[in-house]
Amino acid sequence: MAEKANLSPSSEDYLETILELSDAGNAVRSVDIANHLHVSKASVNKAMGILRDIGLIEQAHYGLIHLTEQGRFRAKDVLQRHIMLKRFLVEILQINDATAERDACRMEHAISDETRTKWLRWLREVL
Amino acid sequence: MAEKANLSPSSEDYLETILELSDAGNAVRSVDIANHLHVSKASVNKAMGILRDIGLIEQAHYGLIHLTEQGRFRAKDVLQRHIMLKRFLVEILQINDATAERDACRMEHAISDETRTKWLRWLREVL
DNA sequence: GTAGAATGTTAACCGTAGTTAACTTATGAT
DNA sequence: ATCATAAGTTAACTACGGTTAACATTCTAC
Repeated sequence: MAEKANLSPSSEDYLETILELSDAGNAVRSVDIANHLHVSKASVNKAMGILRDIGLIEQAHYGLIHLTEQGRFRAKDVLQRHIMLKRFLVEILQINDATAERDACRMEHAISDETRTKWLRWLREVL
Repeated sequence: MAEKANLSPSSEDYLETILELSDAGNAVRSVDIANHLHVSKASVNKAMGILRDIGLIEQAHYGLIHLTEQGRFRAKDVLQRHIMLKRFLVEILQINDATAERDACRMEHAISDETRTKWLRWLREVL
């Protein structure tokens, strides 16, 4: 039973990045992820090993990176939290874009499912 | 020039715990911190070494732990974020106490000064 | 088709933050 | 005062997540 394994903040960041790059229509290469997250290719390589082991991505040796169905689901989850938090910061608290982006990036790893759900509902009411 | 050195989430947790235990009127022992944070005494010992090195606590060999003025300031900063976030979660989003506590514990390390300030101001307006 | 550039992989390393186990020091009850 | 227990320290280890450097593979331009 594929339980929702806990991902580290780092793994969540990688997943989210892969989704963003995929959605932009590009095939996803390690080097793109490295540039996006400002880490080395070697770090990406290690992280992809982890995501591959838990079945969230597929990548042939020297090949491109693809989210599995599971992986896409988890990535969307992270991205949705990010977008929600940034909207809150920018539209409710009126934080400037760059700071909101930075804070959302860090907060997105910290909130529970319950909090995300209720926060989303609340935002829909007040905006 | 004592700049506001960046603290790791872990260090912030230790500082916050020391403040909470001090404020409860107790002299702070390593073992109390260990129990509060559910970590080993050895972990506390290492962490205290770090906080001592950057001048946020004082502790004689085998002695009790005291916040320095700097340390108390930083600890209050963390605790204030925690309290604010928990109030938001409980009173605005109506998250249950236990979940709110857990989430606040993680979010408190993620928000910038600007966000904290504006969030606090916003809370004062709406509550 | 091949050479050079770009990309991917691997190995060895670092710092952080935790652990357990063995030890030292302090405390408190008799 | 002493001795058992509680508390603090230290050492050796683990896992994670990053790094650089060297190497392997793939791509691309000619």
